[in-house]
Amino acid sequence: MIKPEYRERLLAHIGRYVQLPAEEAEYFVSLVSHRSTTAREILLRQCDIANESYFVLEGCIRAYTLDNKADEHVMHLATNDWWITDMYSLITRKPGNYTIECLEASEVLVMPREKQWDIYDKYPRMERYFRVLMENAYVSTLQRIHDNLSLSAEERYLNFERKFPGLVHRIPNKHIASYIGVTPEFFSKMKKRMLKNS
Amino acid sequence: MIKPEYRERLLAHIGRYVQLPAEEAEYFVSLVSHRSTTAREILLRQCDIANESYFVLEGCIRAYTLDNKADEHVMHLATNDWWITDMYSLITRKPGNYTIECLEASEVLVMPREKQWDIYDKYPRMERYFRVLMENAYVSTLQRIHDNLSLSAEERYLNFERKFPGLVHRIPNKHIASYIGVTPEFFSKMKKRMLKNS
DNA sequence: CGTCTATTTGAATGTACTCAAAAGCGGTGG
DNA sequence: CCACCGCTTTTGAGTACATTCAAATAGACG
Repeated sequence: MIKPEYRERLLAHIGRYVQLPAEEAEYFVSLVSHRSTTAREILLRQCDIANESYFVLEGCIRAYTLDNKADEHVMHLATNDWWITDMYSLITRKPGNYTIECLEASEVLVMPREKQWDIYDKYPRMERYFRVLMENAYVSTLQRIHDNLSLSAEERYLNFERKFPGLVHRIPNKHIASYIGVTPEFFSKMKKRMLKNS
Repeated sequence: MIKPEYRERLLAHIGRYVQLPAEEAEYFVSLVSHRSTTAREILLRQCDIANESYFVLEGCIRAYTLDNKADEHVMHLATNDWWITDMYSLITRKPGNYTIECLEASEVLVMPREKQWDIYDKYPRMERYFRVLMENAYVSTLQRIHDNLSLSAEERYLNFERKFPGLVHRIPNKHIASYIGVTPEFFSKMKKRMLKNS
C-alpha cells in the first residue's frame, strides 16, 4: 500500500494536466508501486530495455549516456514530482543508451510500461495525460537546445539554478556541469569567477 | 477538395503510427485544407499565437527563433511528410518565439488547432496518433541535444546529410549551419576541409 | 584515519567565433 | 539577354571561450 501522501502527490500531478473521475484516478494509482532506493543505486542500465517509468517523490535521479569517447552526458535530472525513464527504449522496446542512477537515496513510484500501455485502452483520458506530458517535455527540450545554442555557460547555469533551486548543494557538481554542457574544470572556474563579480 | 495523392500521403503517415477505421481516417482528412506557398512566405510570425500545424508535402519550411543578440537559430527544418508548427504557442495559447518561413515554394496541409483539439474527444485514437508523434519528436530532440554535446561540427553535418539527403543543394547553407549550431563562416570552411580530406 | 572521489588550479591547446572584405550567384528589370 | 543589385558564400586575420592534461587540494564515507 502506498503512503497517502505519495498517492496525493501523484494525483495532484495528474490533476495539473487532465481532469479525471475519481474511479479512473484510483485505478491509475493502483497501477504504481512504491520503491525506496539508495544513493548510487542503478534503476536502468545502458543496453537494457526500459520496462518502467519512475515518478520521483524524494531525492534526485539522473539519466546519462556515454558517447563514443566514453564521456558521460547527463541528459536528465529529476527531483520532486518529475517522471524519469528512457523514453526511446520504452517506446521502441529496443535496448537504450541511458543509465538511470540515483544520486541520492530516493523515493519513487514505479509505473510498469505494460500497465501504462493497457490503461490507454481502458481510460482514454489517461492517454491524454501522457500526451500532454510529452508535449511539455518536447517543448522544454527544444528550449534546452535553444539555450545551448544562444546562451553562455554562465547564463545556462543561472537557468539551472532557477529550474533546480538548491540542487547544486546536494549532488556532485560534475553532473551539473555535464547537464549544462561544460567540463567540471571549466564549471569550477566559472563559479569562482561568478562569485568574484557579484 | 484535396488531391488524392496528398490525401494518401497524410493517411500513410498516420497509418505508420496508429490503426484507424476508414471512417475516422476520412474524418481526419476532412479537417485539413490544402495550401500552396511561395518561397520566403511566412506562415507564422514570432509573437503571434500559433493556430495551425502544417504537414509538408513538397518544398521546405524552417522554424527559427531570435536570441537576445538578434541572431537567428533554426530550430526545425521540415520537408516531405513532416509536421511543423510552434508547439509551445500551440499548446499554451500564448505568443510564441518561432517564425515559420517557407524556404522553397511548398505544398502543405493545414490542420487548425481547434479542430485538432476537437478530434481528441470525438476519436480517441487520434489522440494516440499525436501522443506517439510527440513521443517521437521528444526522443529525436533529445538525440539532437546529445549530438550537440558529444559530436564535432563535422559529425553533426554528416548526420544532417543522412537525415535530409540532398537538402544542402536546395536551401541557403546558412540555415543548415544554424541548424547544426555553427556560424555560416565556419560551415563554409568546414565543408572545404571535408572535401580536401576525402 | 585512510582511501577514494570530487574539486580546484594552472598551463598549453584547440575549436569555433567575430569582424571585415572580396568573390560568387541568382533573380529582376531594363 | 544582359547588367545590376542584393544576398550568400568564401577567405583571412585576430580572438575568445572552453577544453585537455596534469597535479595538488579538499571532502566524504566507511
